[in-house]
Amino acid sequence: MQKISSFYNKDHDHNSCVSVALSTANKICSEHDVRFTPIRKKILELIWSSHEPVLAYDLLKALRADKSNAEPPTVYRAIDFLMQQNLIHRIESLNAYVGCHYPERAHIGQFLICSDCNQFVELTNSSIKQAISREARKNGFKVDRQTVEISGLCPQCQPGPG
Amino acid sequence: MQKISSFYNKDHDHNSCVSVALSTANKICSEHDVRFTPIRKKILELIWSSHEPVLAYDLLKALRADKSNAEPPTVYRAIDFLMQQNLIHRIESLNAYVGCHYPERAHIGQFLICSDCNQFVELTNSSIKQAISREARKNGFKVDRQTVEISGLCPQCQPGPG
DNA sequence: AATTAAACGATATAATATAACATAACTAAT
DNA sequence: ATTAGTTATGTTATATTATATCGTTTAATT
Repeated sequence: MQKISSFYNKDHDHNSCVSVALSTANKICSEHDVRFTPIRKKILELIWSSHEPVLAYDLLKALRADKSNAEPPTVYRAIDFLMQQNLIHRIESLNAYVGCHYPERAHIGQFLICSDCNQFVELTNSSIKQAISREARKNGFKVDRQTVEISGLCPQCQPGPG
Repeated sequence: MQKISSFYNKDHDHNSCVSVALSTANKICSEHDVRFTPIRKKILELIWSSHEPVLAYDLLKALRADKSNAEPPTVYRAIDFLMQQNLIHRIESLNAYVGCHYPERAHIGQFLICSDCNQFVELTNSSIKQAISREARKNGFKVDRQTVEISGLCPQCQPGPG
């Protein structure tokens, strides 16, 4: 799985990125002994093909190009499946979905999301994670899920120095 | 403003907590030269009166005890206002709202939220904030808003040692 | 082929949120 | 006090996001 590590090289080789994601997904589903059906594959492909977090109903519209009779539950079922397999993340602050860049390790998704162009970066920063864990422990709290979504401006969308 | 600092003492003196929040809000609105109208006050009071994050439509139901003709925009307008004044936070992962414990300082809301009883704690931990800021800087990202929502089990809801 | 479980189709509806425009209440200046 | 301007609220309609339910199809297992 290719890492998309910054806002600068995001367009680089995106097609190959998608196909790598799909074959990784295929492998993971085999290992987990779950079915990577055409619908699930199509939804994952649509999500990975976007540079921005994708809304469920936009997935539905796109899916209807193939399956004109598709309805919301079809999309939400695929989303639920892909989240269970750690193949996508939900961005809570946008009600939108993104491909997971590290599906093979269980992890927290941490996101930088540009409020101007909507492009995003997924992080897996251990000092953020540890700071959160430490604070939770201090409160006697047993962590299950961490939502870390940082909204702001990516380098390209910040006002220039002129 | 009273700090609710852990899951253990939450029920302690809750009524006074609400009234302190309301008078603080009153003061802040005066300072900001904005109107703390009866509807806004009522919505803030309803939010503070709950030990759990409150849904907009639950606020609507409650508001209708007073104003039987209230409609969704009334609630959402009050919510928007209260968020602008830093008097409440939105919990993105629940589509719900909580009173802000530190309305007088601009800050990030960081939340521990129990998935069993829904009770929550607001944190303002600087090492979490700094870890996030550092990582953002590394990516050339200008942070505007941080959403940090930690879901799990509070001390009371964890399985006991017996 | 028959059985079972999982996935999908299809319809309906719930839950969350906003657009648009009319009216009312408040504010400031005359 | 009156007027004009602004802010807040009332009201209706509708957009957006998500799920419940039940029937049918598909795939895997026997």
